[in-house]
Amino acid sequence: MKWSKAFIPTLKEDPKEAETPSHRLLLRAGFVRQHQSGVYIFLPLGWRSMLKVMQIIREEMDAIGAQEMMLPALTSAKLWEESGRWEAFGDDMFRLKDRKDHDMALAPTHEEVMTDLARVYLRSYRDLPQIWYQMQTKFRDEPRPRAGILRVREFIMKDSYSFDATWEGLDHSYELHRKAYKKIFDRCGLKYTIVKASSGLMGGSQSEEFMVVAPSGEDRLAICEECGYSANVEVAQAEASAPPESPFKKREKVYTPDVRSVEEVSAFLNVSPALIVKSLLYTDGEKWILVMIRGDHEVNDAKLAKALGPDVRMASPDEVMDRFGMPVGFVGPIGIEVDEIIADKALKGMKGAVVGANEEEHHIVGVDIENDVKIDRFEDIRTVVEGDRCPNCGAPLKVVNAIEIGHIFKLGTKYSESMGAYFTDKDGSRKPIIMGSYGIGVGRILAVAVETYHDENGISWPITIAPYEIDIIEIDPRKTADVTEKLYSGLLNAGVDTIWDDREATAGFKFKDADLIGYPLRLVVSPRKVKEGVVELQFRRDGSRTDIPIDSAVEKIAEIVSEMREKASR
RNA sequence: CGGGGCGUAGCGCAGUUUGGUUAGCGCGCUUGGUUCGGGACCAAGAGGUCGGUGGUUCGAAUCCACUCGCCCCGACCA
Repeated sequence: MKWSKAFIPTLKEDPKEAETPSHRLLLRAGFVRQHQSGVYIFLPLGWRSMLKVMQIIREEMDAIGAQEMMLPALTSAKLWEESGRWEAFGDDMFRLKDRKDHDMALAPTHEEVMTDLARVYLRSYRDLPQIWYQMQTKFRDEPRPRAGILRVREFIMKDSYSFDATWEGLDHSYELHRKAYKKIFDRCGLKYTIVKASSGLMGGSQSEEFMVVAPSGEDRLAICEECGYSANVEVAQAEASAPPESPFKKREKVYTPDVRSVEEVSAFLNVSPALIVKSLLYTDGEKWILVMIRGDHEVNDAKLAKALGPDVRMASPDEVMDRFGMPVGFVGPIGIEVDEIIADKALKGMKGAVVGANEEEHHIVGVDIENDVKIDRFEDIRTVVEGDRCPNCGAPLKVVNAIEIGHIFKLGTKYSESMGAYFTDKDGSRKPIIMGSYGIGVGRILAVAVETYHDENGISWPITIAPYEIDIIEIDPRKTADVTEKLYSGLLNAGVDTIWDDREATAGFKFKDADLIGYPLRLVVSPRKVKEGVVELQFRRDGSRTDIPIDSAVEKIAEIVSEMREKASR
């Protein structure tokens, strides 16, 4: 491509709406443009990179025997009603009606459509296993789109679905995906972590996420630098670090006027939040449950739901006032009348704790949790925090932000049973198809690559997903056109993805654009060096440069490019 | 949904507090000339429903009401 003919609208100044590096740089470098909140246009450069990512995905999916197809984005409400997700998705689903007033949805994912296809055609164990996939636009009306293409309402996803006759078969399909995903992300040059995850709305028994650590990430990971353990904090389990020695040796009620929150109590009594116990009231509408957790910890809703059942919710301050006659800030476990008291495991054996006194303006200090409180059971109901002990090796855990780029699920029979996808097994019995589902956010790969590989001058793409592999920068197009033309066509013929900056602009201008866009290689053609019979090859990643003779330049560069492609693949 | 911020030329911004004649600046764009290894210089130009609607006023970018859109934080989320 000749740059003078290309549509590459780079911006000299930072767009004001962009704060996250990937957002700012993808806009500035002319990869994407915003159409509306959470909806983006992919410009030529951005789309080239997307296509490269998609081609890598396609090759690796095909390599495990997966078959690509294309499903509709416009789907009928009927299917979603069968699985129960017409309700479950709530406002996150884009809904519309057709002219006959039928309910439709723009699909946020495709388990239902795939299962609908499977139940018609996969009738015998002989038809199994199958892996089907597509790369297609998904629609999710996110409550808060953010950070450019990181969280959007319309995005391209590679989603695949496995259909097996046995649980061992599912394990195998899952493992195939796990390996393919590693190859895909390796080839994209990304550094990622695989973590245990929550399956959330998808359902199913087991899931893992592929995460890239980045400050702008919305997910939080507990990681152990000693043994490599890592898990999403949603599901991570770890032993809490011990609280400090309590100054309160004796149990007594103290006057704590206007002091309610953990921070206030901590400041007022001059005691660590780890020695304060929060008492939270939950209810399912009939039963009342007191949940106890350390002041420096947070309740993990997913874990709590597992312990208490899905219908239990936190009571509102008004409800607590109605039922117990006191503000939530002073609720405590001693003497309160509830149906059950459940405490987080971290409270086991705790002495000298501070709890609410069940009386306005008072707290009780010096509480021996196990002896002074009638706790019905201890459960792990908190979210892991930095400093907790690694469940594998006991080292202190770190908590870091990360971006999810892939997620693999063992769905089991959730959809096959609810939607009636059964096959006839060898012995003639009728069984539900055992399913898995596997997703990759294609645009997010671009975003995390930029998050990982950028500096103050711009992006520095892994060569495998760069919009072009090399940028020929002509210092003075009038004097070197013939040499450059030969290099350009030579590189194209050698299979090197090349753009030629033939614009009438100063050298500095071209260098700045090249830095910003982040082509991994630059070939500088200057009148001075051409006279010496050489051209200069520059590397974006480390800034190094080397002169090579014009005669062997094409051959040499093709060699370097192919090495770099290999290296990105590891 | 709660909190905060923003909307003026293609982009980035000033002007709004305290209403006043022709709405400015930088970049970009057009034409001509000079330059040519890190976002060149000179000259001449073009480009605006001041997000929208309604109101107050002799007069509104500026004041008032309503409204639309965008960003950030939180809640939420696969």
